[in-house]
Amino acid sequence: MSGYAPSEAARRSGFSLDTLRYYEKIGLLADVDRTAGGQRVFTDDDLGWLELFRCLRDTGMPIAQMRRYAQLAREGEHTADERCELLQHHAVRVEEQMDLLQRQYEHLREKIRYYERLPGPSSS
Amino acid sequence: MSGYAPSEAARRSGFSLDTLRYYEKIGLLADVDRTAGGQRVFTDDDLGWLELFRCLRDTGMPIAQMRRYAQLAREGEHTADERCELLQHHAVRVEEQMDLLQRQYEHLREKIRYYERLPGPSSS
DNA sequence: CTCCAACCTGGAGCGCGCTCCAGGTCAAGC
DNA sequence: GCTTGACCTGGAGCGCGCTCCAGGTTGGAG
Repeated sequence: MSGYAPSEAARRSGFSLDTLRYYEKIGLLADVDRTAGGQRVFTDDDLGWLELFRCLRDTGMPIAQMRRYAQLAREGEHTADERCELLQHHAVRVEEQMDLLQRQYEHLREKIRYYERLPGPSSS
Repeated sequence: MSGYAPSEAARRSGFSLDTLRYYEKIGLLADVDRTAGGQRVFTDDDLGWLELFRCLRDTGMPIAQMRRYAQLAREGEHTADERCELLQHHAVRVEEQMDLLQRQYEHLREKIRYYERLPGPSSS
């Protein structure tokens, strides 16, 4: 109970098969287990990583940085500090991103209000 | 007073010269005024458009959709409804985007808290 | 009048993050 | 044992939004 076929891993993670293979190829996902015949078998641990990658990706972290994080994690406990700093640094970027998005969203709403104040074509 | 050289327009809008030319080339920015010699002269109106484009771009609207909006605006008042719908539709996307960003930001913070609870290397 | 920085054009190139493809292999069900 | 659908590989291709380039023109300062 913790061995998933590629299609199942794709379903659970929300990434496409191609993306899963791509992530392994570029060294984001460390060597995934294989059957005797060479087909991938994803573990719960792999799925955990994928969940993290989704979080980081959705918040705009570049792949190169995710890879750095993953490599540090593989190097062991002594990189915990650096990993933490990396995430903290990223969190600041995300905050800036949220601020900007919020501000521009308000501009957008203002623009929409302008249109909504115009008399509509079907106003009697 | 309301005629800006390309470099000045770039400075004011925050877009690069190349991007301004690109936006005109693809029909986002409608034909910009020129001097007798062919050099661009941006108006306050152009700068207004650029401000809108920045808002839409920062909120993730694809260029194709911005171009559609700009073209509708050029077609006249009778497209106001469609333009408004386009912006409203976009606003919904932006709200979704903000929700997702917020959720993932919280995951990120949680992850960071995990690291911060670890004993640091210099803890006495 | 001369100079030179700013500008022009068309078109090629790039960085990112996948996505698709051909040609072959694996393995579960009948 | 055979079939068939899921899987494998390396590598090419794509869509987006710029960005850069070569080679030439413009136009304000001195």
